[in-house]
Amino acid sequence: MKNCKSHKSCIEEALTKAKIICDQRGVKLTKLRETVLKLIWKNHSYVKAYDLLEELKKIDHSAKPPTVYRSLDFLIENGFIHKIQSLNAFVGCSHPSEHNECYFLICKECQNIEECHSENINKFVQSTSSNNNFSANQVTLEISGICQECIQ
Amino acid sequence: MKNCKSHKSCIEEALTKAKIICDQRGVKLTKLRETVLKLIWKNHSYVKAYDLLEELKKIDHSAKPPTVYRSLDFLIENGFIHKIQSLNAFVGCSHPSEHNECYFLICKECQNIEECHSENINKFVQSTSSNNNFSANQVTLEISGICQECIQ
DNA sequence: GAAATGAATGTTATAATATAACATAATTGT
DNA sequence: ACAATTATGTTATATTATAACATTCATTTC
Repeated sequence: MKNCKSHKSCIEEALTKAKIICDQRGVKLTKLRETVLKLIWKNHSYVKAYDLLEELKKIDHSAKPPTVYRSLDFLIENGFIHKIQSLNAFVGCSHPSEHNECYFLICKECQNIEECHSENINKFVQSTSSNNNFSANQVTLEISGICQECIQ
Repeated sequence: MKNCKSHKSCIEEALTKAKIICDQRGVKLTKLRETVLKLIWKNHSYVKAYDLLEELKKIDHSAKPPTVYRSLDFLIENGFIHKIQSLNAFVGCSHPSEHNECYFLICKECQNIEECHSENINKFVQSTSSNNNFSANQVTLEISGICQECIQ
C-alpha cells in the first residue's frame, strides 16, 4: 500500500476516473456498478467474488452471483479492475485509461497488490513473440511473495 | 508443437525423466500417477481436470475428482506438470528437474502450449522485486495468442 | 408523451472447478 | 508380524462461474 496515506482519496480518484471514462465511452457506471467498484476499492488487497457478494447483500438484499459477476465483467472490460488469475480474485486498477500491459506484486501476507508497469516487460513479450513466431495478445504476469511492509 | 515430429518420444521422455526424478527423491510414481501423467502428455495442449477425469474413468471406473486432483497435486509438486492459472488447466512440463522460472505461450486456436525459459524474465523479476522491496517467490507468466502453426 | 427498442438487472437453476473428511488398502521400516 | 506411513477409495460439499429466461429501466423515435 505504497503512497497511500489517505486511502479515501484512492477510492475517490478511482471513482472519478471511472465516471469520466464511462462518459467518454458512452457506457454507464450504474449505481450497482459503482457500488461494486467501491467495494473492490475498499482497500488495496484483492477481493473474491463471493466475498464481494456478501458485502453487496448487506446493501442490496437481492444480490446474487450474476449480480456480482456482471458488474465484474463490466468493470474488467472497461479496465477499472483486474482479475488476478492465480487467485481467482479481483483488484482495483490504479491506472485505467492507460492501456499498457501491467503486472502484479501480490503479498501473501497482507493480500495487498501492487500494480506495476514496465517497458521491459512489453519488450520481453515482443521479443519472445518474434522468436517463437507467436502473435501475443494477452499477458498475465503475477508475482507472488512478501511485500516490504510484511517482510520485517 | 515445435520440434515434435514423433510425439510418442515426448511422452516416453517425460515418463522416463519422471521415474528417474522420483527415484532420486524417494517418492513414488505409482500406477495411477503415471497414468495421469501419460494422459496429460497425450498431446501438447492443455488439459482440464474434469476432462482428465473422464479419460481416467475409461481406464479406472472408480475414478473421482480427488483421484485426479491428488495426482495433479503430486505431479505439480514434483514439477512434472504445470498449472495454467489463466485457464484452470494443466500441461506437461518439458524440463522437469531444471527449476528455472518458466513461462508459457498459449495458443488460443489449437490449445498448444509452448513452455519457455529466459534469463531475462528472472532478471526482470529480480529487478522489480528489489525496486519494490518485494520478496518474490512465485512467478506466473502466461502469454496468450496465436501460434505459428495457426497464424496462416 | 406513448410505443418501441435496447440495455441493465432480477431470478432460478446449474455448470465447472476444487477440497474436506473419513475409511480402507498398500507399502515400508522395525 | 506389527506399527507407522503413504496412497487410494468414497461421500459429501465448498468454491467459482455462467446459462437462460423474466422483468425493469433508459433512450430513441414517432
